[in-house]
Amino acid sequence: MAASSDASRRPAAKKANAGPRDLRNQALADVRRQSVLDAARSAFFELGMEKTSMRVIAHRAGYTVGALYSYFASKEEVYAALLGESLERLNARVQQALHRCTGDAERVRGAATAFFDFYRENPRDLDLGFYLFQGMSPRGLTPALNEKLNVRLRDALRPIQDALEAQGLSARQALEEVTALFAHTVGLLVLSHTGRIRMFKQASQDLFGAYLRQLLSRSSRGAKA
Amino acid sequence: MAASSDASRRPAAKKANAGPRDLRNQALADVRRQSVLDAARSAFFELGMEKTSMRVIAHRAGYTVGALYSYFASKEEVYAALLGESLERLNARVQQALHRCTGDAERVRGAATAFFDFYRENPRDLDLGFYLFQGMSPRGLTPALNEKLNVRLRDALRPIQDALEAQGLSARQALEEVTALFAHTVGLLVLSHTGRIRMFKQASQDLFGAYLRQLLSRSSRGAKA
Amino acid sequence: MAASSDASRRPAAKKANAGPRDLRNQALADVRRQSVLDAARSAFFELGMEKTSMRVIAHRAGYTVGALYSYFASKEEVYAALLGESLERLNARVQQALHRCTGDAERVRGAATAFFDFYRENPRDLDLGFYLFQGMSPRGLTPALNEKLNVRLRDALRPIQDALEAQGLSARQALEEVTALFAHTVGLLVLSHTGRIRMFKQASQDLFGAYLRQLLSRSSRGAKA
Amino acid sequence: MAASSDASRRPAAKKANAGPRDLRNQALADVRRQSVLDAARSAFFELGMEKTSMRVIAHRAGYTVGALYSYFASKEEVYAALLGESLERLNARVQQALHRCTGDAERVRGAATAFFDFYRENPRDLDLGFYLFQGMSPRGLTPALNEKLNVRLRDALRPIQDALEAQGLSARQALEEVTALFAHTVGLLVLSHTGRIRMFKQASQDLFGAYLRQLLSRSSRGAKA
DNA sequence: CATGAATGAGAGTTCATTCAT
DNA sequence: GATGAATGAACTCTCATTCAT
Repeated sequence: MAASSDASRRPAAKKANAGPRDLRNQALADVRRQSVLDAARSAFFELGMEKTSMRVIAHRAGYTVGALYSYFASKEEVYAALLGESLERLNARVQQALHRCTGDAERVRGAATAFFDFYRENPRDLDLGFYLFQGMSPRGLTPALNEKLNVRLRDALRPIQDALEAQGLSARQALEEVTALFAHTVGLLVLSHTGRIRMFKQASQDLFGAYLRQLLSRSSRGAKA
Repeated sequence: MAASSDASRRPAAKKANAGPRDLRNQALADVRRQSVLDAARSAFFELGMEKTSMRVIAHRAGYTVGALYSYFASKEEVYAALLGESLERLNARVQQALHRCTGDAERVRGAATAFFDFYRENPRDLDLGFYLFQGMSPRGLTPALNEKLNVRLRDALRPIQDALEAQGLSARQALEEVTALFAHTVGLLVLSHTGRIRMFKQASQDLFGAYLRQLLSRSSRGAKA
Repeated sequence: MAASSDASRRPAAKKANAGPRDLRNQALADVRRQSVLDAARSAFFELGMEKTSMRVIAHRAGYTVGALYSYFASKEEVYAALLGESLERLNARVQQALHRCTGDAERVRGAATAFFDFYRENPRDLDLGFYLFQGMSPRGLTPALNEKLNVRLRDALRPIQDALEAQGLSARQALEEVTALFAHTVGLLVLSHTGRIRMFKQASQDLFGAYLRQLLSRSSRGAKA
Repeated sequence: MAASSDASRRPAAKKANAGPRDLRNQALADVRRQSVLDAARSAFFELGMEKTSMRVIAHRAGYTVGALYSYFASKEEVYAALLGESLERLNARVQQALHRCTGDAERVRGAATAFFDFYRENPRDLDLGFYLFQGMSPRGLTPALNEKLNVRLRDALRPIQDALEAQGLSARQALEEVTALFAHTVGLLVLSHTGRIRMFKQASQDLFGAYLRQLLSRSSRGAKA
């Protein structure tokens, strides 16, 4: 729905009206596109953003450089796809956590912890999200695509917001709290990954737990008020 | 005590056993080194990390590219120096704020706000601190230097920690709170600069204020308890 | 008599000994070949030589890249075909102009003006003719094909030559004059399209008119002598 | 006075206030820049525009690719320099011819023939002039530089224009005639180099001579009238 | 006939770094 | 100390062409 304004480029994925042969070809294409994406992810997770060139990706995927451009119109489209995937995994994780939670407070804790843990366990996924605002140029990350990605990020936080409202917080309060929680999470993780937080000999997990406790205490109080 | 583990490299600054002539030369060298640093900072603040090449720095400083290597052994050493400077400015700002504060609670608020504002007003200084974990390679940021920089960062937070203790928090509590505060601050700023926080239609300053209020409420309660 | 010296290559068009089914297929193929050509022309006229890649042509024609090679053995064969077409249009235009002319002088003027106007109004057709000597490599423009194209170009000039002879010029004189006229035309147009002629603040049409007047004055004098 | 808007790029040539050492360095630099230019010219004359890449130029000049960019900011700057040189040679040739001519008619013939011969003998110089309007992009050929080159082209034609006026033609007539002459010249040469003129079994030189005779006849008549 | 994936070479350009002078 | 030329590897991206299916 977004991305390629240049119609002469191959699209990321086709859709309807396909015969059985088309379907097989399309499936094959998707597999290959995915394998490129896998190579890109592994390279990026291992080498980091700067060192991951199209050459490296191609080599890891077993392709020539030019072949990559059959699947992605630019390097940035690769990263956008990677981020898209990452956000899907994040959402899945959050949803999965919600299934195990019943009460509102528990839902807040469950979703928030899933969110935090996802990025704690996969630090590069955090980088992924931050690259896009730093170095990205026009092609590959259209405003539309950017918006789409933003929406998925917000989706991951939505359950927390809902649960807070369910606890009795006003819409405004819930929004404020979820934003603050997001910021706190990001801050802890960035510091943790940077190595800056070890400086205080503190585990980010403990700090997150403490913040969460305060949040829940506030929200339950808010419910009573 | 810091920097160059490779003794054959040009040092960042010379020291002892110098005659008057050496001293004058040394002073000159320092001035010039500083002018390079100024050029680097201006370039980096203006163009960002990626676009700031040694060529650009040299040009802005009125030097040739090669000349830079008389003062800095690598590009990364330049950035390390830049970060060092940045941390000094941060400390100065915090100290300055403390001079205007009397009560403990006021000291917490004053120092924390100075800290927050410094990075809010100078987003690039934040980048500076985080670049080092992203793209930097071994040379230029030795563990020793890294430690030294960490210490200065910690120095900027120390007054807050002290004021919290003065309010009655235990050493352990104060450390936890200041770390959490630091994380919250960074999280808010990163999200704000990324544009990811506008998504929630929230101003980072308001959120910071709210967090600070909660912190002070906790710490005053802690004092009474 | 023309084109493919390499018999294993796909021919530009098939001919003899075809059954009714072959005929229909052949007709279809010709239509499709033509549609590729249309796409190529539109792309080339719009984007120019450099920007018109096989990819672009294929996309505009609604084909895949590989499919183009069913109809044309190389990019250059496409251009050769394009040039061929262009020359046909040129001839048609000249012939059409002649229908409206009666006297010999009028025929000279009419044909020459048609020639000039054709290229003035369609600058890309001029480019087409000149690309072939500049960048083209062996394949695609065989000497035989080149000769064939030259003949069609000459055909477009022939009526002028004939009319000059009819006015009384010797065969040799007529040939000289028509060649000079051709050169003058091309020179004016090239300069005009380059923007180099605006430098003299002169319109190419005025200059063409002046040249034509002189030519007719010469030829009528030649007739009397 | 034109070209490099990006001040961090090295200029084409420096000027004043130079010590003896600077002078020698500058001389050396000029020699080297010239040698790059020579390589570029030879490559271009031999291989044509399309096949002459920066790599080829570098290789012929005995440099690495990157080294070229010490002397020229882009490929197009190389071509602009080449064209500049070419126009200087053209002007020199025309001036030299004028020294040997006394009467006005003779001056017209001498200058015009020098112009014609220059491009006849060096066909690639003609290509050079036409490349710049075809494929050139923003960098390297600024409007200012383009104007400067245009002026030099015009300078080469000016003596002819002056001589025509001296023969008695009005300024307007002289301008028209010189423009037409220029067009005729270019047309003959383009056709000749393309091989399109051999088709008429005519030598471009004869045709040029004929045109010149007519021009002189017109201008002498114009003088009498 | 048509597909579309893949090749492989090549394009222009940038970069941190080195080193003889 | 400073120059500035030079390196050499790296970068993203484009292209005409091929070929198994």
